[in-house]
Amino acid sequence: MAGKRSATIYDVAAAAFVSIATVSRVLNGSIHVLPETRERVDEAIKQLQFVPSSAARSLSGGRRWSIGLAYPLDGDRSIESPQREDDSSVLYNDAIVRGASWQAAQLGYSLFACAVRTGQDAEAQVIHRLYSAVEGIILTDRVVHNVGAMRIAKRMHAVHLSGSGTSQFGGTIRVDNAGGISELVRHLATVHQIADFGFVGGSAESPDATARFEAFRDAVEKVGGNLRSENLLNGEFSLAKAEAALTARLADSAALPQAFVCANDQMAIGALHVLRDQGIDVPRGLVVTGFDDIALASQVYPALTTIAQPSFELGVAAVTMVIGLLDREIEVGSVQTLPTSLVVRSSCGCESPESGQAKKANS
Amino acid sequence: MAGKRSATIYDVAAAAFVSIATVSRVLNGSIHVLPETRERVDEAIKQLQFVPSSAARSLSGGRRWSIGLAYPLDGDRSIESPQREDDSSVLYNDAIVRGASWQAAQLGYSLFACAVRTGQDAEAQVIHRLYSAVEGIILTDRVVHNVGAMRIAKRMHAVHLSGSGTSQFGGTIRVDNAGGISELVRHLATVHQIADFGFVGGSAESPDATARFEAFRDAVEKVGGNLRSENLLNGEFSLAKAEAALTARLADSAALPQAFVCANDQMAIGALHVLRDQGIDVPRGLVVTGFDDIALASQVYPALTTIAQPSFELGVAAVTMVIGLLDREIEVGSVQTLPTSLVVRSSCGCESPESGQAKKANS
DNA sequence: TGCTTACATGTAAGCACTTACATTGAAGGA
DNA sequence: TCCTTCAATGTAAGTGCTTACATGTAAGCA
Repeated sequence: MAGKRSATIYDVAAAAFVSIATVSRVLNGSIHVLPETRERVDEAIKQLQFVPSSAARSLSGGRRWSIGLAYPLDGDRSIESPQREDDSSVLYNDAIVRGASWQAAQLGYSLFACAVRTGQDAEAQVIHRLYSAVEGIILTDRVVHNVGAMRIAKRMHAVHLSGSGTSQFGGTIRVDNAGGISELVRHLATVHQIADFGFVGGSAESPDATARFEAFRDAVEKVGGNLRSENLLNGEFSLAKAEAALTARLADSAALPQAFVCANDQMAIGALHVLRDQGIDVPRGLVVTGFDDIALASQVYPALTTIAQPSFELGVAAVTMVIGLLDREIEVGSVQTLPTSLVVRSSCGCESPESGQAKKANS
Repeated sequence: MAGKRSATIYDVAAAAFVSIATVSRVLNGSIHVLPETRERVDEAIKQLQFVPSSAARSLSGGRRWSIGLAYPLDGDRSIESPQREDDSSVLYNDAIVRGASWQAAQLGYSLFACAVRTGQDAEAQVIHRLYSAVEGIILTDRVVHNVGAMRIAKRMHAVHLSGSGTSQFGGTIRVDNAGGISELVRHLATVHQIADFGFVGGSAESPDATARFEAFRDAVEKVGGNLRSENLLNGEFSLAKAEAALTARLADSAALPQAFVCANDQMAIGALHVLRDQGIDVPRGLVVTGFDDIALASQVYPALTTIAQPSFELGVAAVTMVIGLLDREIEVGSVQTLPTSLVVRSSCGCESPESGQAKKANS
């Protein structure tokens, strides 16, 4: 029962009339234990409800068979109002965590996910605690930019997820922002004869936002498209901000582009709202596309053409890499880039908009 | 650097010409250290890039300041195809995890979330690993129904989340299924003059499904409503299954009810799809309601009237309870029930359907 | 039968900390 | 001046495990 000092390996040893070494062997599945002895030990373990201390285990060099994943917890939210985080971040992280958990289970590990409040004093402390419980650690982009995290990474197998830059201490896994964008632009140009482009970008500080914009600019140039500065909007990755930016743009009399490529799905959805309110038909009057392929993307009307990030696979790859690092099968400093893929739905004009809402059939 | 043996407290002590005890004192901010000495130690720490081993720390010190949360990982999915879990479970768990993480951080703890594959052999092992890393543990409904988990719960501070039944070993936190349903039914009866009800229920094995159906039946009776057996559908909590069930029902010539109350949002959304395909207007031709208030609920068209579960608060409450148990401020066996709340949107006929899509403005 | 060998188990030395207790030395009071 | 007191620091005993090495025992073989 909760509260009583829990049994140690010594208690078990005493109860089973063996030495602690034998108990340890049973615990770790050593072959050199008589079936009869093993049974006695197992019985004692059950009787005493013994659970080995991971702290002691890891101290003495034993494996913990678990890996950690640190991701940011509503960094922008005030401490006073613990509201729902905005959905993008939720869904994005969630898929990664699921992929990581899944792969960890496949490989016989457990995955501990830990939300850390970036920027708080406690941040390093939280990572320390997670660190002490695991053998390897996966750090999400925002979490990486922290001195404490870097220090951790230096002394433990770590992989940085979707970070820009290369980790010198472990591995790095990235997503091919540019590839997705250029595929999208090519699709718009060739299939839909779009030549006049607009862009709704994300916050300037985000490496992803920058990467996406630059990729977009290059891609438009490559297809010989047109990009006027008045059609370069900033929605700061937020639905509301994108709505505001587009509303302001529509108030202007300058000619609209044929398509607005948005740097994430939230902003594209915001654009959809505004355009519907203004009576502009998507995709006939104007094409809108997103990025990320969040769950909502297939549910909005018209269903959003977007670029899917392989979030689940990101998690899978990260776990595979940490464990590879652990087993010294992957060398420190390696980088892996996962492909993005164009998801064609209705908002670019490809499918009948009607099919959008009914498309997704989840169990 | 991963691989190189990192500095220990001994190295620091040697470099600073003090004993390890003094280093420990500096590390833990003891007052009994000469400023000059402290400085020397700090310098050595910086020089050696020393990071204390928290494994050793917790072994000797005791407290780990972290609590665990175990939730099910796609139990239904085949191992071969690691697809996206269906959204209900995702969003639901995610909000709980976020609430728990947030509250844990507030109270100076860390929260390790661990997805466990229910029903697998490894399940108990995973829970053990989590257990040994934390001081208290939160077990989600499906995870609880496991012998290993029960064993854990017996010897550690545990709280069962949204479980039915009472934990005798820790605490239990539940959600007021019945209250929400009866509020909803009352609303439909009094505001929308609905007397003829239909129900789309969940899997028979789920305690929540049972609780919701029974609450529904009682509530209908209380308002003097009508519930014909042919309008009792089973959608097994799944969008696709609900679509199939409703499609089959529509093929039948029997009169439809005025409203279909669904036991979760996924099924309600499925119903929406089918009804739109069949040209039946919601809410004018038929009212549809959901349960859970997942993110999608406010985004579908028409926006779904549903019953919100305080998922975030569930997480907060769970953490508060575990820590209360830990600090012996809450007694073993206590139960807490969180209220649900009716969220009125368009699908019951209250708001103009047009406003549905634009309602949600997230950052 | 005596010796090798392999297996089952025990002994004890870490692992990297925290902390109770011991020691030292200087200040302060008689 | 001697004794007390207390701050600064050191010493060493855990903390619960893993594992190299030691020991004992029975089987295999000449």
